[in-house]
Order: sequence, then structure tokens, then C-alpha cells
Amino acid sequence: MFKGFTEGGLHEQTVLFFTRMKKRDVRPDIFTFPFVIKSCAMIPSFILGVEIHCFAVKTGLDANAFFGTSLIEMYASLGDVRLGYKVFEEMPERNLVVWTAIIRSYLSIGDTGTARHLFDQLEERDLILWNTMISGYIEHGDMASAQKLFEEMPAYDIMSWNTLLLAYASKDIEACERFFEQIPERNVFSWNGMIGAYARHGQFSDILKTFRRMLASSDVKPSDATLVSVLSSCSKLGALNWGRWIHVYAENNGFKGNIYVGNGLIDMYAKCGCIQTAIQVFDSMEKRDAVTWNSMISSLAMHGMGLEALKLFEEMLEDGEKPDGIAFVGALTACAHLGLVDRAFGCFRSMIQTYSIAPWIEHYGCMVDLLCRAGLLEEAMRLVRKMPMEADDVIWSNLLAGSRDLKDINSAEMVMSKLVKIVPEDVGNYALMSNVYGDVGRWEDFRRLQKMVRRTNGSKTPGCSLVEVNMEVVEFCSSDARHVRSKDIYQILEGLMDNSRFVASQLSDSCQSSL
DNA sequence: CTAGGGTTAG
Repeated sequence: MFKGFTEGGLHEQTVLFFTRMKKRDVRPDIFTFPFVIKSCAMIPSFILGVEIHCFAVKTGLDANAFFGTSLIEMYASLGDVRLGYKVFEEMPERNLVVWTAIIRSYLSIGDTGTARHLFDQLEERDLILWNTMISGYIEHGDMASAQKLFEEMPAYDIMSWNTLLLAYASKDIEACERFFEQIPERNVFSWNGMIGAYARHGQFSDILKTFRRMLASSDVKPSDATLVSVLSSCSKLGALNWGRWIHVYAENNGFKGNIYVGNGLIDMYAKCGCIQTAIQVFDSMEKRDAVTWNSMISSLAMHGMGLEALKLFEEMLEDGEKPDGIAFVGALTACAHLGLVDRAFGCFRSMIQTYSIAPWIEHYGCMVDLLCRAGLLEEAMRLVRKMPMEADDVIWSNLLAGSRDLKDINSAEMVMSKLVKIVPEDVGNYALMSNVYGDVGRWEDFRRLQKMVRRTNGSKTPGCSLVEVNMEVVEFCSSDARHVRSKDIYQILEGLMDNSRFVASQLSDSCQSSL
């Protein structure tokens, strides 16, 4: 029964059954405690844990190494490493597993010194212990010690390599690539580690390249983690055909019903423009979690389907899923795009009062956006002054756009003075500001700002976009001339421009005649 | 039937 409950994550049941067992005077044995102790850690309940610890002492079963390891782990996860150390100190027989548990406890609170001190006392160490110690250094940013210890290791396994790979992944992408090539044996974690490293560094095209290499290598198959990372880069690249390919691959390789993959597919389809397919994936999922709901809600809001987004938000509550901060970002975005000011404030209030979520700057951003779009610039400014945190460039940019809509030069100039301090390199704001002047006919200022736009454009890559051609992602920018056939491309572009100018003039003619 | 190591999404 305990094994079944533990595997099903039903930790309250484990403890409940343990109490029933005690009431009936059925004596627990050495196999009982590790389950129950783990459940106390998972619930989590310190009081229950201590109670069961005491009970085990009374029954005299506390000298067991399995029991001791479980206890040390439990106390560490409940935040009391000292108590775990007391257990460790008083244990009559301590094997390597017990030592690893106590060392891991100290690593988990960042006390690498004590962990290392214990590590050094051991005469015999195995691979797990070495790897644990090294990954502890890495988790707390001590690359130098990690590397040094790695070099002292008597032998390596794949996990050792992967541990160091992950260390490089967060720091130096080129060192990470070199290390990846040197690994004598790679498993799915190695590949996922390399893919994750590219993701952290925004090198999304390299993710597709690596994924192709992984598929070509016959010994390793992608896992759900691989597919999720690759799907996320498809979203960022607009690589719809790769996304579709992964969808088919997932269906045929046992990832049907995998919640991580499903969530990745929703986001990918929505960001690649296929909102209907995203909805289909959402509807077909038999299990949903917070990310599923949030992805779908944000996707709908992003596609201008605000009413549908709000309906889904309600459905999420009815389904018993507790909304988190991201769910509220989705709902508030939907309100902003629909112009539902009162509804947004109701939402904002219920977030704080009913769900005890302290608003993030993103939530204030949504509210400012909402008020600006509704033409309520004064209220938006008041909200920014009232916020508990400093406004960021996103919020000021919203206010700049709001000032432009109302042709409020004074507000625009005040907001702009903030923006040049925070993000002097952001071309968009100068362009927006120049339009503010243009709108009211202040051409002197208009030209002055336009000049700044051009000057900043010289050093920055403007208007960059991506297109997928024959399963290959190609980047192009405004005034880009890098392509071998760029002459042909611009010729066709001119043709398209002529065409749309013609259509536009026809439309305006027909509008005028109908008036 | 019980104890120690890694990756993923909004």
C-alpha cells in the first residue's frame, strides 16, 4: 500500500495508513519507515516527520542505514540540516549513501565548505559522491572548485561529463560546445544539455542544427525534454514546419498525452500563427496543468480573441486550477485589448484579495497599457506613481504611446526624458517621439528626432525577421542586401508595393463614392 | 517491499 501511494504521489494517504496501522498495533519493520518519512518530506510536514522519527526510535528501528538516509533527506528538504547532522552523527553504521545524503544536505543550503570537509574525510568515494560534490559547487557558482575537483576524479561516467557540460552551459557557450565534442559517450541528457545551452544564449538556429544531428545519431533518441526545448525554439524562429514535424514525431513515438509536449505544441502553433491548431491541441489534451491553461489563455489574447481568453480563464477556475501570476497576465492582456477597464480592475483586485498574489511589474504594465488604450492617461500616470516598484522601459513606452494618442506633448516629453535615461539605445522610442511632434506639426523637432533614429540605426540591426524556407530558417532585416539574389527580391518587393498602393487607392475611391 | 546523482514548457 505504501509503495502504491508513494508512486502515485498520495503522501497524505501514506501517513493516514501509517496511523491506522499504529492504532491496530501492527508493528512496522525496516521497510516501512523510508516510505513514511519520504511522505512527510513531500507533504511537507515537519511535525509529522519528527513524530515518526520519535516513533522509530521507540521501536528501535532507527539504526538502519536506509532509515537514516531518508531522515537526513527529509530534514534537509524541510529546512533543518543541523537536525539531519545530528541523525548522521549518532548513526552506528554509516555507509557511502548516508555520507552522500549529509553532504548533499550541506550543498543544498550552499555550505560547500562543510560539504567538502565531510567529503575529504572519506577514504573511499564512488562516482555518485564525486558527481554530487561537483554539481554542488556548480549550483553555487564555484566553477573553479568544480573544475579542479573534476580533474582529480579517478574515473568518469556519463553523468560526470554531463555535470560539467551544464556548468559550461550557463557561462561560456563556446567552451560548452568544445566540451560537448570531447565527451566520449553521449546520452540524451548530454544532447539536451547542449540544446538547453543554446536556448539560454538565444541561439535558436543552433538548436535546430543540434536536433538534426541528434536524430542522425542512431544511439540516442529525443526525450520529451528535447522536444519541448526544440518546440520552444520553433516558436521563437517561426519555424512552423519544424514544429509540425515534431508534432508528427511526438504522436508516433509515444509522446501522445505528454503534458510537457502538449504545452509546447500549443505555444508553438500559436506563436507561428496557427491559433486554430493550437486550440485543437488544447482540446485534445486529456490532462491539463497550469501551464496548459496559461499558454492557451495568452495565445488567445495574443491573437485578438480576448473574449475567448476570458471565457477560458473562467473555465480554468471552474476546473479547479488555481490561477497564478501568469494566468492573470493573460487575463489582464485580454481585458486591455478589449477595452474592458472595469473588468480588468475587478480581475486585478481578485488577484490580490482572493488569490493573495502580490502584483508584479508585468501586471502593472497590463493595467497601464489598458488605461492608455482607453485614453485614460491621467489614471495611468497615477497608477505608475502608486506602484510599489520603479517603472521600467516597457511601462514608459506604453505611456509614450498613450501620450501620442492624446497629442499630449507635455506628458510625452516627460515620459521621453525617463526613457532616454533607461534605454538610450532603443530606436523605437525616438521614432515614436518624432511622430508625436509630427502629429502636431512641430517639424523642427520631428527632424531632430528622425536624425537620432538614423544615427542609432547605424550601430543596431533594425527590423529583423525570420522565415522558414525548405526546413531552413533564414534571417532578414530592413535594407538587408546579404542574400545572393537580393536584387531579384527587391524587384519583387517593389512590384508588391505598387500592387498594394493600387489596391489602396481603389479602396479609398470606392469609400469616397459610397460616402 | 526501503536510502544517494542530471535535462524540459507558459
